[in-house]
Amino acid sequence: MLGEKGNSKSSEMQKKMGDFVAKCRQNGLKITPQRMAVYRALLESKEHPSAEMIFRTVKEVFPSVSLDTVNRTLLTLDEIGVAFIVEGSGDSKRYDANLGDHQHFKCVKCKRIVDFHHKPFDNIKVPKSIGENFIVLRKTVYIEGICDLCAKKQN
Amino acid sequence: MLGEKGNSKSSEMQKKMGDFVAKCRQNGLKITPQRMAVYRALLESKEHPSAEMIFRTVKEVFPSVSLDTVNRTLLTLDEIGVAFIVEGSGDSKRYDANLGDHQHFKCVKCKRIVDFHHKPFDNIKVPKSIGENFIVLRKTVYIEGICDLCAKKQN
DNA sequence: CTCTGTGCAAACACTTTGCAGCTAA
DNA sequence: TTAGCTGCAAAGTGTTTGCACAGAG
Repeated sequence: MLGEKGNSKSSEMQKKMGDFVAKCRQNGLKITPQRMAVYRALLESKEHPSAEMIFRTVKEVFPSVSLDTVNRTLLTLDEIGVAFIVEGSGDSKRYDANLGDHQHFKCVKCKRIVDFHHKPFDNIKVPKSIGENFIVLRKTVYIEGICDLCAKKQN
Repeated sequence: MLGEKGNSKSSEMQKKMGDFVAKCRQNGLKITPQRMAVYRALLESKEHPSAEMIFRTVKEVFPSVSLDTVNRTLLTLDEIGVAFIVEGSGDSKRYDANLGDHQHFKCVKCKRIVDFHHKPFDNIKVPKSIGENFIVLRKTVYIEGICDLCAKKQN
């Protein structure tokens, strides 16, 4: 762990941490050791960790850190744009009985999910790296943004 | 509502309900009015409803239905493959600090999320219908399936 | 008649919120 | 010094589970 400090990956890490500090300052956020540790843990993980996973990692360095802090910090990271939520919106499950080809647009404001069907998206080819090793059950193009209704309500 | 029974949409609905009954029989599931009502409500909704939304709809016809039944039924629909979950895996939030272009493969068994980067997916074009009306913040190709590790564990 | 499905209530998991003391700037 | 941050505990939200009765096959 400590031995990794000098390698090439580390300098990249240093840069990212530096950028993060700058981004925090830009947003009027204080540079706390917990914040740094959470961000570092997220950067170092290749597994798209949950708050719980980050919590466990950070705890090794900061035994006194609380899960709440990790949760709050992660939400903050999302807000200032240095990280984002890739799964588990936190909202309730949403179902679809339309088995035909179609894609989804989701409004990040009102959570509305709008179907659309763009033929070129129906047969996207799975790259070899995935197709050869994994069993593909479903593939789709997923678009996130702000819908017309929410955009109108100013903002 | 009742007036819609005779139109062209209705015959399509009839067919789908019939297919559903067949699918239930195939899977040894009983044909209960609640089950039918939940499936019908899901078919009729264009909004990718949550269990709560379906619950409210079904309640109009079946005031005595419980939310649990709706939840259980929806999970069953997913299992027998007549519907699926489009959002809100139910699992906890997952974060990503990698802002560069990349895509995700998610294993439906172990929930592992694997990154991959397939250049052609970096610049997928948003169809006009979406681009003209909505503000696009993020677009990605999302693949679901079973990962190598889970596939090995037989099944 | 039998066994699955339903409704109710309790249990859960994860997240969010309120507050007092702490700490970076 | 003083905002903002943290840790703790409590409250919320959505989902799952256990059980007895009801109803489909």
